[in-house]
Amino acid sequence: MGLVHPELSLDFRPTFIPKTITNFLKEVSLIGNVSDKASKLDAILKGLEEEMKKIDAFKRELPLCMLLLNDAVVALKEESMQCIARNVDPVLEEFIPLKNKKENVQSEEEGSLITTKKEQDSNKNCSNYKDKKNWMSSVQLWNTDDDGYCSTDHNLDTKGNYGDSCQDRGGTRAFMPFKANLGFAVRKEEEKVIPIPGLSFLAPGIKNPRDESGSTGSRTSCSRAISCSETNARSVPLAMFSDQQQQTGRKQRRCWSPELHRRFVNALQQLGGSQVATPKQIRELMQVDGLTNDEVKSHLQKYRLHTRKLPVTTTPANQSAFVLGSGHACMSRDQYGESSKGSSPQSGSPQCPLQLATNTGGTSTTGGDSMEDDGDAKSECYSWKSHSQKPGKTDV
DNA sequence: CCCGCAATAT
DNA sequence: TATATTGCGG
Repeated sequence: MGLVHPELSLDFRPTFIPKTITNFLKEVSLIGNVSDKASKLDAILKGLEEEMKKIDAFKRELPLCMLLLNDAVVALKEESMQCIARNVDPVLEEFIPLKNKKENVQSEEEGSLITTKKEQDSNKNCSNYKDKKNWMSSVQLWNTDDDGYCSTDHNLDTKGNYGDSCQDRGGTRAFMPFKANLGFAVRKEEEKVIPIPGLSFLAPGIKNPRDESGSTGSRTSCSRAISCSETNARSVPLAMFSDQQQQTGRKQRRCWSPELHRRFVNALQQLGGSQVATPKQIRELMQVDGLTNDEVKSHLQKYRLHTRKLPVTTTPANQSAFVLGSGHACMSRDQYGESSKGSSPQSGSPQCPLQLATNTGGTSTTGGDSMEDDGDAKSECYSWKSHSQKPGKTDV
């Protein structure tokens, strides 16, 4: 297992893989003897694959490693194929290594790369496979850069999860932990997640002038640029985003991550229930930077609707508030509705009992994944379905 | 200005 | 279809 060709260990360990691989490929390309090339490639490939197996167990903690390895493997496989192919039927060239290199260099692009990962082992047509991959990456690059559109549309169609393009892709992405985790930014006070100045970690949310002035007059405006998934992370000029959005006219959909929703609910409780709490109050209690009254209002509207709908099935008083994520939140009017108001609207303590998941762990930090309430805390948008839509919709 | 509801957009 | 945004009256 631990055996790797000297070259491999030497080349790969110390430095950044991309470069090394590139170098390696160059070297290999200089070799005239085809079988020699093949064997060399093979050797490295083997080593890489073995490492990959080892890492596999930790892929959650070492997503980037996986990616790099995977990428390397794909690249080498590709080269290997080419090598063989060339031998038989001289056609392709080594533009491939170049491509690979490029990809590697931007290993930040997990989003697209991941696709690759899924089928890495498949013995399918490496060529096609590869091409596809490349194609995808490039497309994505352009898309993002050019569009600056946050690929909202795409995601939308794909997943049906509008707002959060970022999160969607996030499943795999390992960079931009800040946003991934919360889906929203909290004002410095309690935060463990520090907002990046100048950037708006806030979920894609762009506001119209209207919102700004109207809803949140005093908001500590953090410029809200949109952070789009990978694209953004890379290096897209913020200007583009704002422009685009402004032009679009319509605001980006705000994604209510579970944490965000929890905050919301928490505020609601403090205010005495959804029926009495007002958007502004809620927003203030939530202390979420960038959140507007309109957004809260909207969410509240939805919330009320859902809570109203609930059959109040003699909800066991203890249904611990909300269980998000896979757990599904339980919305019981009794709990958050007027009734709770009487019990104890601790409006005095702005501190939220709920802890913000700081766990960057999911992505890069070790250990992090303490999933409790967060359950899968995939940092996806909060899903109302869980509670509202219960079996047997007799209504209507 | 703020709130809530309804229409509309994605 | 579900959910977020916008419009509008109170």
